Amino acid sequence: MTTDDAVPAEDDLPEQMRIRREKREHLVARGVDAYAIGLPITATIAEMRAGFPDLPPDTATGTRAGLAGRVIFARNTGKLCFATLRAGDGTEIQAMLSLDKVGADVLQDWKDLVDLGDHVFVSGEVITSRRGELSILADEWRMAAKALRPLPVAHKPLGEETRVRQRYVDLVVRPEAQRMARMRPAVVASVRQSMDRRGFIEVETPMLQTQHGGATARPFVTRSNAFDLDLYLRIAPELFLKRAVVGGLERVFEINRNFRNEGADSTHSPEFTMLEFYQAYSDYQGMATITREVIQEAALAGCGSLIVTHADGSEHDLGGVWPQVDLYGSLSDALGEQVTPATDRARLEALCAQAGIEVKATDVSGKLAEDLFEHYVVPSFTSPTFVMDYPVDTSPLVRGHRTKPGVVEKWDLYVDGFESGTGYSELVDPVVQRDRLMQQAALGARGDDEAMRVDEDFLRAMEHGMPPMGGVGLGIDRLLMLLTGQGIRETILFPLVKPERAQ
RNA sequence: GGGUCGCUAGCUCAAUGGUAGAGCUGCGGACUUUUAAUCCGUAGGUUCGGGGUUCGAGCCCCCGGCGACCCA
Repeated sequence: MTTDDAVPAEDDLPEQMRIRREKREHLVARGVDAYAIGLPITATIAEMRAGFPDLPPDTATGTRAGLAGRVIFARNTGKLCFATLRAGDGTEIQAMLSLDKVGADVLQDWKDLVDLGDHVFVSGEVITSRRGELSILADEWRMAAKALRPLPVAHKPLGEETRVRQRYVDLVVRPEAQRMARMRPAVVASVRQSMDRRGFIEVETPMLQTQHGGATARPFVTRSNAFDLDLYLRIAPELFLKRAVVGGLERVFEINRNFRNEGADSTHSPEFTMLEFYQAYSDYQGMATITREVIQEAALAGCGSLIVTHADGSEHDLGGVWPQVDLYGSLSDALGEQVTPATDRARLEALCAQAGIEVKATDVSGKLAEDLFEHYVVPSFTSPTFVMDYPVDTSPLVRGHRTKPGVVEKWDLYVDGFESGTGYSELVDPVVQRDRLMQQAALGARGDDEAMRVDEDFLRAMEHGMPPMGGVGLGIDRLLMLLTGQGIRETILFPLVKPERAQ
């Protein structure tokens, strides 16, 4: 894959690029703008198609129209030229240029100057061709934007790398890319409506933070010159949203970017979009219900059905009420031996060794139980599943379970084998919270660089009285993944791609 | 972090260690109803980068880059 960042010397250009540049020069030399502005467009292609839905073949409507689109196919015959123009939304219309209508010079210009990928403007009568194709029979055409690089071949799949590196090209040639790009805002809009209907208000909290918190993850660090201060790109908005609840914004949500200084794979991106919402006086069961409803409403908005079809053709039913399984209970069943939060670490390590799970010195016991659960139980899930009641030592911001010792009121939602969201009965006792954060600080001192820090201002806010509440974090990228079956990088319009050349 | 696969013409891909090819695109020509148009002709290469083995490397070996997939 050689994409030339800097365009090489003119005579080194590949033939196709050189010729396109010459065509642009030709237009400029004639005093014609190769990137014309103010074109007298009377309708979008979609509006045209809607306005003339069912014309029989070989119809002349007598109606004139002017419209623009990107040339994606061209069929030039001697005295009659056809081109398919496509708009960004995927709608297409045919342009026809005949010798009769435009004359020899204009027709020749069209053949000489228009390439696949160019944006062109045509105006003329709305007709259908003898084959019934809705068309503009042009009596005028203008270059709207000369493309200097050739489009990839339309009917072959674009290479995977070009797809993410040059999404603008991907969007032009691959309808699925357009579909994803448009489904995402539809889903986000649906989520906003879902929250709004339930009385949640949207707030914006800092992305640049002097103290990171709300998740266990390594942050990106940046620097404020004016304040002479190191700042963190947030790993989660949680601690600020909870501050908002303390202040009386009792149902809040935020949809925004989080940044985690970690590697990327098919389910992880270093920057990703998260919905978080908090509701005073609710708990993790109430949050589970809302979460399911939000996702189901998003499926209807984005896919038109609760049964979503993935890229591989498989169908996944998101309907109904989703099962809840107990983490330690289901793990015990799978192992055939009782595992509880009280199970000693040596036994957990032995079980991990059996399963081939690597154990780091900084891993707490609860982490081992979660890893075992991921290994033994998660693959058995056949529908969206809430996993209930996590170990306390991996969940420093969650309230202890009201009846079960050693676990907290937390669920993770698994769909298609990956975690797409988490919900808590939030820890609101400032004394317990301080203890938990001190334990995290101790882990950090032992070398766990994902451990949380003690955030004194957050604790101060809690000390002013934080109402009991439920909270949820739901990955928007992952929501798109479970609706489409695509990898996370396909759900993100412009995912992070490493530079093509070595540094 | 580990493993596997891939990287060759504008695009998608071929090529036992022995002259780097095809289709589409492009360019020239023919064609007034095509729609992945068709027909004739033709051009197009730093084989991801660096090093090594060899009489000879796209292919084998080493180092590096980028991507995809799988595993922990």
